[in-house]
Amino acid sequence: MSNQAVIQHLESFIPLKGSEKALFGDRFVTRPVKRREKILVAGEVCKYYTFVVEGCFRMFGVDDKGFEHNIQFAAEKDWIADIGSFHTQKPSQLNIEALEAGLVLQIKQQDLYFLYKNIPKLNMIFKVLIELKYIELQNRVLQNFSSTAEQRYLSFLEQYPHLFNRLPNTQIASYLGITPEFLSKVRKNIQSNR
Amino acid sequence: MSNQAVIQHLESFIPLKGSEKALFGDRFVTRPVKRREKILVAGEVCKYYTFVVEGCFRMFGVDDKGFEHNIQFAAEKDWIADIGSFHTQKPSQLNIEALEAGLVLQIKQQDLYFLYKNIPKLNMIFKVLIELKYIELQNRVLQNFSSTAEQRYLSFLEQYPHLFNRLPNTQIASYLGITPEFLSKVRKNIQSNR
DNA sequence: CTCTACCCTTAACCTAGATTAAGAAATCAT
DNA sequence: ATGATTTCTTAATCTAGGTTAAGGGTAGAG
Repeated sequence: MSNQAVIQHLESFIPLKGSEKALFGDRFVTRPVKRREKILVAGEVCKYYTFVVEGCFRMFGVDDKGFEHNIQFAAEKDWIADIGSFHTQKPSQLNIEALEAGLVLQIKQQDLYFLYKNIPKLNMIFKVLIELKYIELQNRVLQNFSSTAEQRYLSFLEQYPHLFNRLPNTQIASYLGITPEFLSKVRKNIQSNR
Repeated sequence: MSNQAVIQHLESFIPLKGSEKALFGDRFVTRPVKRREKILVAGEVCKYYTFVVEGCFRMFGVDDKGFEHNIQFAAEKDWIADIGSFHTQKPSQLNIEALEAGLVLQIKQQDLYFLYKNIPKLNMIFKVLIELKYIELQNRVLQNFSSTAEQRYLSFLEQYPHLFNRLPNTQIASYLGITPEFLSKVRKNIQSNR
């Protein structure tokens, strides 16, 4: 069944009883996505909490000059959503786009709340999941303040080895908060200093 | 009883039963703090999850050049901790310092886990609390990438009206990721353009 | 297979914000 | 109250990274 991948992932935190697994029913919906397809478009409500089974996604905002800024990537076994919009059901300012063709499992607010209510331990799992993301984000804020673009690029390579050879540099630049041109300069520099 | 302030705050999310409140016992410990006192020192484990009853705190990291970077403020009815260090019980790289004399309630990992276990809905409350902080942090990352220092300063004033007249500009500058000198320039500019 | 759209690089020039230094103003502890 | 410590401001100079422009490379849809 399509839920299998999510359940397996959740059970890597805490095992679930058979009766609990049964509650998932068809609340998670399988959705294949094409390359470049957007599963969230700015201006619309973020209707789904998305689990990535296969593929690679980016969440980004667009500034007043039309420049895009990546705030998160998500690949296999990762979750992605504009949490603010998802919970308030108000329009999102963000976009989520597939960088590759892939497959996701999606759940609506009502259905996720149903699961939270009937499987209390899910609250704990999702608390842990978001704590992990929070820590990541906090480190990123700190790093953006205290490191040069070169240092940030190098630690991106270290921290996300499964991502960097899968993403175009232009996407990495956007994540680091620099222009592709400057990233190119940085890369050249690193090259010549080794 | 000293827990009163925390319980009242938690009940603003979901009411607790009398038997649940009883479980809090003396697990939260009252601690008065002096101005400049650190309740977390980099290199040590973050032993407590802290609820601010009164006062104002900053959490900050120090870079290799010795510059401090504020990553979060917390005033009345807010929570503060290095979540990563608290959960792993590994040394923190961050500091938490009182900007004013105040009063906090603190709980240790073991005791918080006890409450999570025996009052399942606490997981949900703390999930919501951290989700709110996550959203805040995400907006900050996006803003740092897409706005000038002036725009960021102005939205800080809007977003934290209860904080800006309480904090020295030098602390705000550190939060915005700029030098106090440049903030001074920015403020002068705003002044003359109105 | 190929052509079109994207991606990467280089280089010249430009700007937001950093650095340094120094004086004035505000605040704190005693 | 008062000296000591912080905080704020100004101004000159400097630099990380942005902007613009242009050529060559690569990969994906048909």
